[in-house]
Amino acid sequence: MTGGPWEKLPREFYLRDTLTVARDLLGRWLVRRTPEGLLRCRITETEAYCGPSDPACHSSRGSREGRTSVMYREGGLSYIYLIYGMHCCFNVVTRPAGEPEAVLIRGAQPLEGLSQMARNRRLEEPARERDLLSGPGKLCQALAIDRGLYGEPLWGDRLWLCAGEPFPEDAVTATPRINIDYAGEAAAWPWRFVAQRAGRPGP
DNA sequence: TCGACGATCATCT
DNA sequence: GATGATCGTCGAG
Repeated sequence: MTGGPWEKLPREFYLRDTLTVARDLLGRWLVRRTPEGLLRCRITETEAYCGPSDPACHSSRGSREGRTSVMYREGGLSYIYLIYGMHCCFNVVTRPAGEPEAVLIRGAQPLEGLSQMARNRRLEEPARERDLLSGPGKLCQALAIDRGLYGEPLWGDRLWLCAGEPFPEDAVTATPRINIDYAGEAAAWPWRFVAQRAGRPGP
């Protein structure tokens, strides 16, 4: 093993408790290989979706077939779905097979391939770095992630995660998840994890 | 800077 | 037939 930031995260990484994985994904590199070049970013925001007992989780309403089927498989695969008819969201499946849980990747800091990301976003003018991957839909569009990558193993060579640069514990904040008001009291559970932006130290 | 709103379609009732 | 793990735009303050 190299132990460097480029080392791909092993499958075992994803089999752990979903809240632990969501927290541990912060700072990791998400890498996408496209015909035009390599796109790389550092994850800064995630949300945990913890299975049938979590009213906000798709698997609390979905089934082993159809859209949510990949969530029932062993962790380490991609779960990608279309939302509001126009945006994709990228999730990492967690836990052993039969436990349908996942982590939504909500935001990241761009590191490599910024001009291609901006082209993928169809931005007329260069975006500020902080706006390029700030949101699950924007992140998917910038990294050219769509449902063609549904069920993709995340240690492969089209879309993968590697060790990257994890954030220290005190740089992470837990807050309620976004836009799940329909989920009742679960909307208040602090299952969203946000890392303080690199280069933006606190007071 | 912030809140409201419309776009648009796969999935589920 | 209803709705959503979103985004960009627009108008008000």
